[in-house]
Formats: sequence, structure tokens, C-alpha cells
Amino acid sequence: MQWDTREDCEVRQILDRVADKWSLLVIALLDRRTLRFTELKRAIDGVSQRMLAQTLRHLERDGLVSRVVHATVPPRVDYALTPLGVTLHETIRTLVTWTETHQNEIAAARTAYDRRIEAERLAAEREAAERDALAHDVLTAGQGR
Amino acid sequence: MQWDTREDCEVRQILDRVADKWSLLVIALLDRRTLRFTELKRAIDGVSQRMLAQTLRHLERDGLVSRVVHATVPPRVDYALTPLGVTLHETIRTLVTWTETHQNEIAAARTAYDRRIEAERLAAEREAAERDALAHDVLTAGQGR
DNA sequence: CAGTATCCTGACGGATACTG
DNA sequence: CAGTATCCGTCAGGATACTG
Repeated sequence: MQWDTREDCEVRQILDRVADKWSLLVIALLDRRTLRFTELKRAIDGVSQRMLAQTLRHLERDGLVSRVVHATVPPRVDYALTPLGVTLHETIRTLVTWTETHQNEIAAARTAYDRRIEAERLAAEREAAERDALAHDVLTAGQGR
Repeated sequence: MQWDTREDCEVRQILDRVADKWSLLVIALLDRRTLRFTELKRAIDGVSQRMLAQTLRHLERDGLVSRVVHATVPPRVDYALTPLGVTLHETIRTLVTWTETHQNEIAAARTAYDRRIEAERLAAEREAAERDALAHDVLTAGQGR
């Protein structure tokens, strides 16, 4: 795969949008259905009102999500995937499926890595202690004279 | 698609890693080949030494990228996708392909959106100006008495 | 070459308050 | 309900210097 890697190129900018934490979740949740602002907010644990609004604005701007305002009281705004958004949803879904499929492997890799690093840290510590002990011996011997 | 949306669940954490700006680019670049640190740094426009190192450390920890140190002078470190990383690369590639395929549609959507917003802004401005003019008329009439 | 360590700034994003 | 506006803290991440 060879593509334009310049920071200001189209692909990079779109990738940054897609790679966005909340965008990914919003698109994944709007799977063939319409959700209201509050429903999305409740569904996505940890998102603030501000960030959700901003994310939805961006997705709307990119033509991935449609925003329909109903002139009722109380107001009601429905969000849904556009046809373009649906095509992106397909590839997002494979990504989510991938994480579900491989989460155990990743968890195992993390544990193994952390253990290895910890072992290396201990080894380095032990080595340093030995060097110190040696230096101390030399010092003591010097004082003995 | 219905999954655990809690912020601290495995899938969310892995998704956050995958959704990371630099991770995505590194995985995409390590397509069936081995790259050295500096090669990656040169290939990814805009990444700092620090962020690249951090990203590679994370990917290594997750078992997606292998890191091989050659005991030569000058030192040489090769990064490559692990078998697990290759499987992720497949789905990342579809994502990149998607952005390439649809970048024109998105660019068009953005332009259209910006034009619409600008038009709405101008309309609101005009309306405000009219209200002001009306208020001024009332004021003038009042002073006339 | 391939990093780590340190410092420092800006923007991301949370909390709160207010509006249509 | 569905936002926008404002304030403000933190922490991601850039710049720089140093090391094996």
C-alpha cells in the first residue's frame, strides 16, 4: 500500500476524522437505525455533551450522518447514517469485529510484555546494586589503609 | 451491532488504540515489509520522534508489531508486523481504501455544508439588522414627541 | 542510529450555565 | 430536549538535549 503521506493531504485528514475516538463509536452505534441526541449520549459511556455535539457536527459536515430536526415540543433531533455513512459503517464493523475476535490475544500479549519489561527492570536493578556494592568495597579498602 | 459500550471494557480500549492517528499509519506502512525507526519517521509526515517511539512501544506491547534489535554499529532496529498485526492490517487497508474511494464525496459534502452554514449565518445577520433598524425607528419616533 | 529524559505550551475536552 | 457559550484544568505531544 503506497499513498500520499503528507500531513495535509485529503486521505490523512479523513483518516484522522475516522480514527477519532467518538466518531468511530457513533458510526458503529447508528447501525441501520435512528437515534436521538440523548440516546446517543446515554449509549456512549464517557462522552460529554460538548464532545458528542462536536462529533455529530463533524460527521454531518462530512456527509456521513444526517440530522433531522422535528419542530415539536419538546424538540426532537434524529441522527442516522447517510448512504455514504452506511458504506463506512461496513468497514468500521469489520474493525470492531476484529477487536472482539482478537481481544484475548492482545490481552495475553500485553501481560507477556509487561512481565518481560518488569523482569528486565529487576535485572537492571540487581546489576546496579552489585556495582554499588563493588564501589563500596573499594572505598572501604581505601579507608582501611 | 450491539456490544459493551462501557468505557473500561476491553473492546473500547483496543479500539482506542487502533483508532489512534499514528498507530493506523504505522500499521498501514508496515505492509509486508520491515522498516527501521528512521524510515518510519521519514515516511510519516508530521510525527515526532517521541510520538513514533511511543506508538511503536504500544503496538509492540499489543503484539501487533515486532521489534528486532541488531547488535551492530551503528545500531539498527527493524519493525515489522506480527502475524496478528497482519490480520489487523487487512481491515486497516479496507479503511484506507474506503477513504481513497470516497474522498471526493466527502470533500463535496464539506463544501456543501460550509456553504449552507454560511448562508444561514448571513440570513441571521440580515434578520438581526432588520430588528435593529426597527428598534431604531421606534426610538426615533419616541424622541420626536 | 535509535532512542530516553526533561521541559513547556496549547488544545482537547470536562463542568457549568444559559438559550431556543 | 437539544443544544451553544464560557471558563478552565490536564495532559498530549512538540522541541530540545543527552545517551548507549
